[in-house]
Amino acid sequence: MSKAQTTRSNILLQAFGLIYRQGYQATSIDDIIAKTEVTKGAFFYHFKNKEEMGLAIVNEIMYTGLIPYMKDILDRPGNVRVNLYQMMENLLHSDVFFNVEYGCPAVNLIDEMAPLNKSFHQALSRIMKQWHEAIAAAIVRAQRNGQLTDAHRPGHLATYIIASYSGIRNTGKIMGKAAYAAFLDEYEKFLNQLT
Amino acid sequence: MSKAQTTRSNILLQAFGLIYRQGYQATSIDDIIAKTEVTKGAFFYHFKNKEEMGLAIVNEIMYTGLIPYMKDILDRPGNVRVNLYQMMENLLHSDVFFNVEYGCPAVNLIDEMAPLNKSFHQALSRIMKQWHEAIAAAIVRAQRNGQLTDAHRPGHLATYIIASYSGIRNTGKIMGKAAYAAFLDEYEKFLNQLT
DNA sequence: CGACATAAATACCAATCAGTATGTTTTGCA
DNA sequence: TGCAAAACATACTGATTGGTATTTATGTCG
Repeated sequence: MSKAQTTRSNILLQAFGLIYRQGYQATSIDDIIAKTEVTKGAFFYHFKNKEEMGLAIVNEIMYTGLIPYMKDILDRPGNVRVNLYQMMENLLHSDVFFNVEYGCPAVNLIDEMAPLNKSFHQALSRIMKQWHEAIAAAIVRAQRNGQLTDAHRPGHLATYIIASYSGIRNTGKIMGKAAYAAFLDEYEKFLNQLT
Repeated sequence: MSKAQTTRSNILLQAFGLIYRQGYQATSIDDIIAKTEVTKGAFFYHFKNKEEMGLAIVNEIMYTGLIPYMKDILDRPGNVRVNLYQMMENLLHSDVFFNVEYGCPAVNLIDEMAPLNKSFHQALSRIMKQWHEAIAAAIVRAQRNGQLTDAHRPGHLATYIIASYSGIRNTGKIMGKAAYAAFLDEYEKFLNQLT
């Protein structure tokens, strides 16, 4: 990686961390260049404006960072229920990107920016769509091989599971880590009694 | 209500609307006084600072406004499943406070402010705690009168339901109203197969 | 009326914001 | 080695931020 590329990805990574903790709008460019120890000239050389940097974070860090947690686990052979549970547990316990009190970076950004900014909406929508499709596809496969009946519409079930994930990340900000345990307990029961 | 009280509650109501749509930090005091057509002097006569106003919104508008959607429905006699479903449907379809693209005011504020500000955390925690207790109590009653077995821990189930609500409000910002329908479909099935 | 608190209006402030203008250094390559 | 372009640095700008100081109006009670 060239020096310029290093600078760019360093900015993105540090900005990602700050935005994760403070929110997008509450994180100033001055915050970012202070943390990165890069000057404003360098920042605006690499990004046209703050929004372009924000979108780069979504597309280059969040999108690529989340794929392993989404698709990869679901593509494993074996029981869907096990895979769907593993997916959830990995997401909740990954301590690279995730922290109970600060929630999920992607969910946070949806909450803050989706209603305000069309470009953010679109970029975040792409992530959610990928995830939704991956879950629905796994359910369809399970229905085909007899692990599940067709009592549930795959798309609906996928929406329900995604919603429950987004929600526990939010609830966790208030109730702390105990909420994760309670949630996983019920989520497991939910999966097991799926017909 | 005296004239001064009218001014105060007018500020709170308009500020609530702006914060709902733009977020707390993104809503400036100048925004609020412009919308309210009240001067800065009046604003700072009624509130020590922006935070005090924000907390007043949580305690006086959100808290009191949400109670009917939480406790009242759950206290109705009859089937818990029906009550839990009604509670959710009412919350999702109330168009006084709620809008698909802007989510839930309380959930939004948790997402934005709970990690940043202890006072907000505390005030919002109070709302969630009340709700959690009301759901758990309804489940305990249902277990006592035989509508439910004790296969589920009431507190865990309450957490799970709250999380799913918070989540669908977030997911709805991206996927739109169709997500609500898909969610309610699955939520109903979830309630019906609870033992 | 007169006195005094309540309520609200006006003008201002230092700090911070995203972004720019203009310069200097570093790098790749002929 | 020379030199253009890429990469970065510095200093600044106008707008906006939350908040204050000071002044003015309004209501109320003796």
